[in-house]
Amino acid sequence: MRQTQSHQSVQAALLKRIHSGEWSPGMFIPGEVELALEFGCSRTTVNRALRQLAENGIVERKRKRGTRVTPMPVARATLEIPIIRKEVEDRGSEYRHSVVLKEIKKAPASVTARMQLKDKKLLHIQTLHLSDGAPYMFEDRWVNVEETPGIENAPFDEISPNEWLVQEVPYSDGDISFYASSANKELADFLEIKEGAPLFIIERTTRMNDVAITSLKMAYTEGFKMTSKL
Amino acid sequence: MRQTQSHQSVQAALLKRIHSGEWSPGMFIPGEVELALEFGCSRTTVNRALRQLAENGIVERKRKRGTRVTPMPVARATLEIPIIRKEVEDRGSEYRHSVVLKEIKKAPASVTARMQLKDKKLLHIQTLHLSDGAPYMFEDRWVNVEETPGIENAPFDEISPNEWLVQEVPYSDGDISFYASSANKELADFLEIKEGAPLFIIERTTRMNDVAITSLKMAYTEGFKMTSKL
DNA sequence: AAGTGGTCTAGACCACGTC
DNA sequence: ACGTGGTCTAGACCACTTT
Repeated sequence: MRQTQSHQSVQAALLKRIHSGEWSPGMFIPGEVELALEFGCSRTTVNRALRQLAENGIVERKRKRGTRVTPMPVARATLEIPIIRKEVEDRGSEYRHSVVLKEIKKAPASVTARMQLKDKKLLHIQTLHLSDGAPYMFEDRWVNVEETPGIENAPFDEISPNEWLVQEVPYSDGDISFYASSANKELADFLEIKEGAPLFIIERTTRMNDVAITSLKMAYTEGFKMTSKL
Repeated sequence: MRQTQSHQSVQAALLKRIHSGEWSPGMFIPGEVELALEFGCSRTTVNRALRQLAENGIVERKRKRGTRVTPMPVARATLEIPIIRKEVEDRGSEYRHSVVLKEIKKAPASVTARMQLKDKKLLHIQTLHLSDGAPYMFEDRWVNVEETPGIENAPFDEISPNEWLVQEVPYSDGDISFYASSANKELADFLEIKEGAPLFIIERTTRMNDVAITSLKMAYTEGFKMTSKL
């Protein structure tokens, strides 16, 4: 019996049994104490290995019932949504942006619904992001000014609203969604594509303690691809 | 000084300092021992709190240098990609599917490149998935038959290839990507939409120990939206 | 060489959910 | 009531990286 098993070795050993079919989906596996004995390590170590597997959706754990291999595994992909500038520069292209509209006004219903801020005047900013001089993404953003001190004087010709907000305004949570849509006339003009061309849309709202900070819609030109590991 | 602080309380306290600006992006924060003293708990507990923050990209840690608040926070969203049937049924719709093509042949270059299986004959399956009788998603899949024993006799009129594979064939890793595209004639016919309509595409390849198992392209009709928390 | 995070251990108590 | 996971502790040693 080996000593000083790392939680990673234990996790690997457990994974092997699952992948080999020794433990099949829906099956209950031995308890922590038993596994600790078998692997010759402390229960703490087994616990950590199992906890990580549970976080990855490989197993399900419940007190008193025990641990079982997830019956219907749900694939999970962790997407990293970088700052636009980094996204462009990491591909070796030159990044530029241009603020095409900046106004303070009441937001339309679709936006107030998402942000749950009725009848407030919000800062509305539209930004075109360019990669090597070519239109890359169009950003339509609404900002809750009360929660973002200093935004009035932010130098948006030097730093994009995207980047400024990420650096200056912390958020606690939010939601994000992805879908496909076709370009209307306005977007087509900005992005220099044909009307009706397919766009990849990301909508995102961020909040700080349940108060909406900003909500935005990003329209990516065709050719954009978001990739991740499973 | 309180005793028995849970790692969650500690994590919440640390987050509060970061969100309040007391610790700003790029700033190094006290070491584990110091924090343990301050919070009146063991270093193990502080370690776990900080480890989780690091996993979420809130802080960066390096031995000897210490821990600092991530200078340029990268938003992370964990997407859950469910089985199509569940996806449809969870919305309260009735699910059906229909296999429209099943053949064994050499895959085109684009597929062999993704799967890194040259000159092998692969199983090619096309499935149309329906929600309440209306076309919902078209799936174009290639399967490495050698790695999926039993697939020849799988009852694909009862269970979709998607679901069969998830249940029967484990995978260790894979990659996934998302983009927008417009419907060609064939897809438009299957999905009963106009040619050129925007589609949400998911491409996915899964592997077991670096051997490709299956690679597929899923085309969702307009209206599909993928949502997640930040 | 030294400081910081990374991990392991043995034992303990607690909390939840099933029986 | 009881069994299982969830967590905490105190101390120890290790590994990496910078000085």
